[in-house]
Amino acid sequence: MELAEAKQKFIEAWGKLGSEWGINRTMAQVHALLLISPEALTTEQIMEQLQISRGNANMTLRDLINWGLIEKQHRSGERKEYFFAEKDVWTIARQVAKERKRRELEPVLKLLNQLQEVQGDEQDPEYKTFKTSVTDINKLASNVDKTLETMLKAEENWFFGSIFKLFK
Amino acid sequence: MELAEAKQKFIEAWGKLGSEWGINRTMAQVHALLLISPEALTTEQIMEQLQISRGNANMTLRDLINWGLIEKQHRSGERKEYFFAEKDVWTIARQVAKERKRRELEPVLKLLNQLQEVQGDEQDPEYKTFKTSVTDINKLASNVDKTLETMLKAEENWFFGSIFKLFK
DNA sequence: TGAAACTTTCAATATTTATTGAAACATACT
DNA sequence: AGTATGTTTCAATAAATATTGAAAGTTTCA
Repeated sequence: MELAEAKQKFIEAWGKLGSEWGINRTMAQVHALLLISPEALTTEQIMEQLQISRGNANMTLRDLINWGLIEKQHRSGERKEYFFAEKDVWTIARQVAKERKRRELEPVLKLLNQLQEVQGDEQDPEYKTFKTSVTDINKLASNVDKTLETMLKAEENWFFGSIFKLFK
Repeated sequence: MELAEAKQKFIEAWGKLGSEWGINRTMAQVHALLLISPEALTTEQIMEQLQISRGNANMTLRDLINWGLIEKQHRSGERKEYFFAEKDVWTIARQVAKERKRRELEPVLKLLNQLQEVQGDEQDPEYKTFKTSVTDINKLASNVDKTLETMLKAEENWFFGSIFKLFK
């Protein structure tokens, strides 16, 4: 396969995967583009390569910065802004995990804790089932939360080294 | 908090979480409803509780069955179909992991393997960066895949017991 | 067989989400 | 101060997704 074709396919696949996981397709594609680019790119270049508008490019780049996945670069003597992506995939994975944990898991955990305090009749099957489900989900979610917490601190080698000894 | 209010909040939160992770909101809500219901419910009851149409309810229930999250129940002497959800959250988590792995992770892995065979000039920075990124992502994705594979086979206690010893 | 009870399908419609593009804003330079 | 170069905003629009509801399909049983 030619490089140009491979790039195209990679960007498409990354976009599709992103959208299946609740991440804007364009955002995933811009990320993919910067990830495989050896040089930092300007907004213009990104617009051209992905055929998107200036507004879209600008918003998407800002979102990616907020996710901690890309950074702005300034070059002396130039006014244009360049963008480049963190290239270490373990760092990227941790960054995504960190953001989604904060944005999505933590609010749910907070609610689950509140819901566990629901009042009701211990004899009522509706009440019992509700309480059991909420408690069980809460336990699982707390475990996931703790596991992510540890992952965020871990070095890649340590992480997979250990995981693999365990999961042989 | 009253049971009725708590139920409502749980269903809403589950729907929101689902949609943030690329799962249809209604599907997540129907699942939540069945999860906290001690009895199997009919299509009518689900339509009423969630204020959705018959068509929507029918399609959503079929999807949930395809995900392996709920089952049909037939009662002798009745023609109506009842639906109930698997209640063990570890089983649910595994089921979801299994389906998403199959539907989303595996196709991407297949593509990444192809993309690693891209032809090009080793001196070309474009080529080198592309190849490095794809190789690294492939490694990470394979590791995730293997980890999920192991998780699918694991008992909850074993899984978290081991994970926690590791992640102390 | 016929008709009641229930389920499924899918074109039309509504809702949600993403994208555009032009105007407003900002900055640096003459 | 004026203008050239670049960035940001956001109302309007387009595209993608989800939902409805009525018609067609299926099953059961008198």
